Amino acid sequence: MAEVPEEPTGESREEELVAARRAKADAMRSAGTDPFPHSFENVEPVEAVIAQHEGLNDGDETDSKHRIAGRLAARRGQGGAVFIDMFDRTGRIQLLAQTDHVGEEAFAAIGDLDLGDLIGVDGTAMKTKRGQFSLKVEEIFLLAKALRPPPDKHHGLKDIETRYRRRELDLIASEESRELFLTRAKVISTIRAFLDRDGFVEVETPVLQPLYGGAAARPFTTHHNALDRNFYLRIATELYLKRLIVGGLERVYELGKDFRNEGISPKHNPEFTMLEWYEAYSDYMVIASRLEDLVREVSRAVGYEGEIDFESPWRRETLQSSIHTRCGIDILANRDRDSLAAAMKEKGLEVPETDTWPQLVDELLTKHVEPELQQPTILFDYPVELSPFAKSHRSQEGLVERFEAYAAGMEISNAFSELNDPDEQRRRFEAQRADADAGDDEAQPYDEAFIRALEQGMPPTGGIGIGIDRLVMLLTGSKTIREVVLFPAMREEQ
RNA sequence: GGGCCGUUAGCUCAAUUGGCAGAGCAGGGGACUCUUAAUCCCAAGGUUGUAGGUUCGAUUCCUACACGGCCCA
Repeated sequence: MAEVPEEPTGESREEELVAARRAKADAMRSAGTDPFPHSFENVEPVEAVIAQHEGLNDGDETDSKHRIAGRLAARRGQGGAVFIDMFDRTGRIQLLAQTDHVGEEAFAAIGDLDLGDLIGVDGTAMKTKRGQFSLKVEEIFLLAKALRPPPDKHHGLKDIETRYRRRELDLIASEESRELFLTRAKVISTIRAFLDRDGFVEVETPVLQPLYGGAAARPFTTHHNALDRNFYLRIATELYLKRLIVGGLERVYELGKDFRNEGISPKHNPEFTMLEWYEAYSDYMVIASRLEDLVREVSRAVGYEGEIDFESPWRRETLQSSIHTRCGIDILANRDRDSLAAAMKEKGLEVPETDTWPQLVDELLTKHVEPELQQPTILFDYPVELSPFAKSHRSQEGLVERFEAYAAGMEISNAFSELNDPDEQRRRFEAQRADADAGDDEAQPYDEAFIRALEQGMPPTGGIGIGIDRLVMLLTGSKTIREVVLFPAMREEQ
């Protein structure tokens, strides 16, 4: 081959755009201006500036000076004038720069700004003849050069994959996305305020645990070099929090990440945010009403106006009746595997051959009940086989005092009267060990440290876990958890 | 894990019974002092996800793979 091929130009177009922007930054440096200055003090939120001038009439100009900062979103040149749209976290505002007012040199510099640049502005409040509130520019400062172009100014960023992988672009392009994550933050701060007000203590327990437990899930495993031992990333905070109840903290909560090494779906991210709280001298009924109060308060705080009714008392059913109503099958009258399987077949339902009795109950619940629970519903009283940490029911043999709360066809919460009898807890662990030996890889490992803590004496206690990502999904009408997690787990980008 | 759908310019999208891949926005040059998806003129921008196959010719048809989405397990 005589010809030497040109250099590959795979990203040439984008690199050209970057080069043009970098050249502008370099030109500024040559002229003695830093395209990445250190600070810009005394900035007002755009929302506040707009709010101060609601009474202006079309064409009014004022002497009211304001300093704002944000990202340059759009520009409309008009000869000796230019209109610029910029936005900060609180809102979007139009700037009007006129060559007569700022001078030719500054006007030319404004012309060199690119969409996406971070700018600071000093200007005066005005309303255009067409009635658009604006800031009349005195001076514009480049606060940071954007070397890469932003997403389309009108269509935004539509590609779902890019929105998740490069969330910063999504946040730049989409006010809805920014609002969603501000709502998420509001949910979390409201929860903290609610629990703090009711005398709960926020605590932090280990994320790296010698033994995992508190939920039916497979863990992530990691290794500590100095100790030369393996740790698990927690799948729940439950067992440590109950040890704090033993210790006398009486009301504790933890809000943080749990990790479950399982499939990814619209309802599952491998790391997710969980709230757990435990309160001494109470039981699952007390917990249920506090859950209703909390969710109602949170929905009000974020201004929820969707289809789900968080104001009324939640529907309450037993697990048994919820299945009986929808499938015509009484799980407690069919207390063994073969009997329940026969009842399901009689109703024409599919029966997975290898499923155990608890798995069949879970199948009925997941497939036939859960999707029906659109309005907030609490299902009470679960079979003991499904609930190794819940206290036996005070009046019903074979059941435990446990409830799960559902809304929009999704489990959002799981709560118990906590099992505090150490000998009973030991028997439950032994049953789990038998399940594990039989091949159940979600069975609870035997936790001697937890048993020993219970032997110290734990007061009667109610406790709960709430999936915060799912709660945010409900409150924002999001169909997938990836919409409410800033950086959802993805396969490696190729 | 299985099925279906998608992947084209920086962004948003077209197009082809298999025959030189097109727009808008953004970017470059120019005009314009009340625009707001501003407008107008000029020029430029592509390994059509990756690797193979069929074909005179593949972005289009076939196979595998990658990533994503939806549904099922």
